[in-house]
Amino acid sequence: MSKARIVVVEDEPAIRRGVCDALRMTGYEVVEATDGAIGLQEAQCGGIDLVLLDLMLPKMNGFQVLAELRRTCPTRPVIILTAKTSEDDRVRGLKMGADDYIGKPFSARELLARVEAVLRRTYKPADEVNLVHLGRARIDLQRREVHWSDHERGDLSETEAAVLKYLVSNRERAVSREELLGRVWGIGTAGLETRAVDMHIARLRAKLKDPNGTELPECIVTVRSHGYMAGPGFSFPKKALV
Amino acid sequence: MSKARIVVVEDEPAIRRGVCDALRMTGYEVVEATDGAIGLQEAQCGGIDLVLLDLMLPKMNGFQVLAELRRTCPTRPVIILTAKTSEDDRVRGLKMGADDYIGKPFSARELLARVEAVLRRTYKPADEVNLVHLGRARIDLQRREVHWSDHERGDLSETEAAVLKYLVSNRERAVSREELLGRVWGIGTAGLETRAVDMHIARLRAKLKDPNGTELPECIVTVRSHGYMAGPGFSFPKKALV
DNA sequence: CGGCGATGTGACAGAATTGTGACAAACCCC
DNA sequence: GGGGTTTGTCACAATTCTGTCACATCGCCG
Repeated sequence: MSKARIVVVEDEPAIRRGVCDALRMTGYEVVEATDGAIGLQEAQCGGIDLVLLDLMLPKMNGFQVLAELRRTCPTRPVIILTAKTSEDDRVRGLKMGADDYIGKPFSARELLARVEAVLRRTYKPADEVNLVHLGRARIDLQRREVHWSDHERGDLSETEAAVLKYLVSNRERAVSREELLGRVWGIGTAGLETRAVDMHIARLRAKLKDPNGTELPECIVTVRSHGYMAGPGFSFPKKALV
Repeated sequence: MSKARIVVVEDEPAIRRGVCDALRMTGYEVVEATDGAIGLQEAQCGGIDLVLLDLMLPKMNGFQVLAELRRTCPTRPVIILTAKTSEDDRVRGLKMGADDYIGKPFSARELLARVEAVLRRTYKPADEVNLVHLGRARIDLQRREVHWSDHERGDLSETEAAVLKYLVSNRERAVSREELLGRVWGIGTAGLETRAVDMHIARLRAKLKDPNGTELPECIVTVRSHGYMAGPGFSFPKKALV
């Protein structure tokens, strides 16, 4: 869950393939987009950590994409990646809010180094949590088990555990449904309509209800018109060194 | 926290002069250093927001400076600025933790654009108006919560939070209803008549009233026949260390 | 094949949010 | 104080969002 998620917007198949392969081999999760309009949609999704943007694209050019992205996601990191190497273009891209500007041809090494440099500033991996307490419940997210006592225990499904883990790893921060869909389901979701997230939250809440009826501290809080948040009810046992 | 403070480490007088002048003219505060050892000292000082670093320097070369700086100030922003333009050097510099790498010769415009891009990420992030204090209230605009004490808390709706955020971001400046409608609602309003803004202000004022009855410092002031203004009652907490 | 658990969907009721019209209160300038 | 404006607030209706139910689907396993 600690891998950064990168959108690559590039219409030239050979280059896109090369860039994406290099990124994947390095351990990033990559989403590919082949024109400006799709690229913009993907780049706006929740849970995206970096956008690599070509300038000459079908449908919308890179500057248009960047402008629109800046309007909706003002701080999303962007690296422009292009054959347009005139100084005017470079300055224009940077002024519009790009974080770096790499001219083609570029080497994979330099690309990766620059990607890493930008992510170093902007990407904060949530520390991965595997054990959580909630009231008297002991939750093992690795084994997907909830222990209430020696006798009472329950199981979480794979997706339920993944959702809970993501929420808890980002505790005290409101997480949007889109971000969850991106990070847990692994799908870029531009305007997709689904109740899947709500459904899993409901199932989680049911499974996290104390079987002896005691009221629990608030656990999964709804943030209306946005998403959900792991509440302050969760606590963390001393973290074992891994 | 107004002007960013930049250290320029460069032994060649003509270039140093040019770079420093350009930066000063743009409004930055500049500290000049003529060799690696001095540069390192200056760069380690408190209150430095960015270091521009040449690689070929007397006393200590740029890589040595960078390595030592990373040891003592791991996150201080650095842009390498050099005639060594081999890819090996670029990758090496970036891997060592530089934020950007500009090869000579470079133009003042591009230099400034890149300086700005790096500072945008590292220097007083502009969108950090997410935590506000008002009397004993702690307002989290991202989570849309108002905390009065451990037990007393309230929620803000999406629009309420957006309105408050806009007002607070423009504290001490009167904001017209039209401006709010434009920025928060996203609608252009030629002579549109609506009480929506007033209504939300009223609801905000209600939610920002101390539950134990204490009078609060004035928070949202009415500016007659114009709009509203976030008063001096709001304050911004020290940003937590990351 | 048939059962089983997990998962996603459509539907719908209930809840929260939001904008409006109406009207009283406050304000401003003479 | 009076007349014209502007603002605060109430009740309510319209709209949007969430919680949840029943059900179809899918993969898995015997």
